[in-house]
Amino acid sequence: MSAGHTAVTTPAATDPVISCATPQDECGVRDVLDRLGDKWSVYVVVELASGVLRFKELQRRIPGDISQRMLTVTVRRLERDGLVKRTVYPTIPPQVEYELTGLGHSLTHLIKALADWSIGHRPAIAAARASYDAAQRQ
Amino acid sequence: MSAGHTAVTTPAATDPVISCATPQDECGVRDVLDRLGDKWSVYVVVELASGVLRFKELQRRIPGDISQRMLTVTVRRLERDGLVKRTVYPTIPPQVEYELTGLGHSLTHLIKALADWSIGHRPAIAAARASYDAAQRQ
DNA sequence: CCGTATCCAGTTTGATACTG
DNA sequence: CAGTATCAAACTGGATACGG
Repeated sequence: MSAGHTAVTTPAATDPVISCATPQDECGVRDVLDRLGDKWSVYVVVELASGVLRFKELQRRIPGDISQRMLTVTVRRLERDGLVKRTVYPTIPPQVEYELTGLGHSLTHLIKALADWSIGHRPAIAAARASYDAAQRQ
Repeated sequence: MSAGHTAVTTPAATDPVISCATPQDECGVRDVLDRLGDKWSVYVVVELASGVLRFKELQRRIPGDISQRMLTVTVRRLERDGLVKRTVYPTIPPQVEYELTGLGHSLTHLIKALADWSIGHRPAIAAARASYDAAQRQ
């Protein structure tokens, strides 16, 4: 790419990126983005990518002190979307295990790609912000 | 991949997905996710992926009736992050063009991957939700 | 241990009106 | 045309307390 976007008003065609039946359709992209965009889901998926974890252990591993409530809410949403499997052992005290489903595992590749991009371009983004903020102040 | 995640209790090691210097560090992943997680940014990037667009035209193309205010806010954030370039022509009436920067273009690959995953697994997610919701009601 | 219920604070988004 | 300003509504996340 980086080829010809010299044209100005032409909608031309570099690549469609997302092509839906109807342009007004969201193609369900929002469904995924919602789960990627909330504060904790990505971390839960990341931690579960390496294996099965119990609630408390999951909570301990997630960076940034997730509250009990938010961990519950987050894993429930992921479970509802079929990304996480929740297994309850009716013991005393109760024991609940969380693991990624096949669907969940297939998402880890994308998250890794996102993380790589993010880490790789972090300096560029930081520089852009600094420059933008500096320009705003004068 | 899709190889062995048959092990159950072992935190073992499938793959680290995101490995930072310190586990408490976010590695800047949130920086990207913030831009991917808000309601409109992805659509702006998607529309700009195919070429340069003026404000009004961008607004028309984005699905879901984005308000003038939200388009301004979104596009400004993307500009600040160095993903979008904004060019003002001091004409009357004013004319402002938006286009992706190189950084912005490099993100479209990831967004495309996300969109593909999303579209491909939409039925699975819908099924999981239906099943989860049904189970909740009884 | 693994939650749920309540309530509150902060952020994000949207409606509307106005301007160079 | 391309914004800005203002205000209200909605949503999200967090603190706390309690329960099986």
